Amino acid sequence: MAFALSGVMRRRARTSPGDRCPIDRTMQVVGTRSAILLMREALFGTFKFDDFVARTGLTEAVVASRLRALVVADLLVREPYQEPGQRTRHGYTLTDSGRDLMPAVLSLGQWGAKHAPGTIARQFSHADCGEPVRAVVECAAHHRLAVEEITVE
Amino acid sequence: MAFALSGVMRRRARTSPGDRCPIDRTMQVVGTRSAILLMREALFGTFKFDDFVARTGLTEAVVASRLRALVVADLLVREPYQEPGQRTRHGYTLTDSGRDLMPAVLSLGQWGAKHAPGTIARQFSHADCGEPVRAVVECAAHHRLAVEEITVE
DNA sequence: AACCTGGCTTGTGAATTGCATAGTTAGGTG
DNA sequence: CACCTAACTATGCAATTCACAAGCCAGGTT
Repeated sequence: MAFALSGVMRRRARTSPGDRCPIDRTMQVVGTRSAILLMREALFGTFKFDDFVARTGLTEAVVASRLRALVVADLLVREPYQEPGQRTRHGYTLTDSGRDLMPAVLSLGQWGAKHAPGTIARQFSHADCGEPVRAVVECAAHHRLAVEEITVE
Repeated sequence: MAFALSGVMRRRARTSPGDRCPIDRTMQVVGTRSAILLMREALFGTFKFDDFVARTGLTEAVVASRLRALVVADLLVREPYQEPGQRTRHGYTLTDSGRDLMPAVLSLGQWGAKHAPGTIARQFSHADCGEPVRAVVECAAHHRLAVEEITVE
């Protein structure tokens, strides 16, 4: 059982290249509140440092530190920009790797919107056709699947 | 900007019913390593306490404590069972709420399998047609979408 | 009754996270 | 040059998580 390996690694060795479990590895990168909120914002189009701070409500210290970690983890890249009469500053944009987190961020949001009382969910739609967007589980033949219809090996 | 509210709540008040951000709320329930690993196992069919322990590699203390929290959070329920000649024991099964985490768990796993080196991904397939299963982002008209094709309000 | 043992409960310590706060740095302008 | 200030860096603190280990409890059997 390959997944048992993840437990053989103590928590302090979580960064070991020996971690085999994909979920465990994803959580190591975006499993903190600050990381997931920042990735949420990046996926929703936020670019500037002060917007990340304002929209997540995290402190500047945490935003700076975590954005740096997300850049190191290759989820974001810094891009210089300059507004007239101001210094050169840096914004943060997604890498391909960062973009690939969209299904996870969407589905985490969907779960909270459905099951956590008092949440205010954002609305997502397809720019071209206007239909609402969400994350779904399906097979390659486009069958929409419930948990019981899935086999795991 | 409704999402700024989540930051107004200090971290120590994260359990406040004032949290409005769906993702933040989901992470409060399953944002720990132990919770996500246990939910992974429950979604993949694990039922017995000692199997949760063996398959996650977490300690019994953590499994017991976290399973209890997941029951309180209405993601799992305890079910008594008894094998011949043994005591009554309890297994853990999914609630509807727990089942609804499947897209999130799948997509977190997909991301790790694709982007984290050295991971060993499980294979999921549709029991009926045998086609591989995954989490995707699409609109109600079944268009498969990239990040740039989604508008947020 | 005693015994066994699976599933906890409890306590300790290390690591991590994020808040609050003070301070620093560097890219501009005047 | 001085000044401004956005984006950090650094520090102290509290809370949380999880590993480790000891101990407890309760449902069975004998």
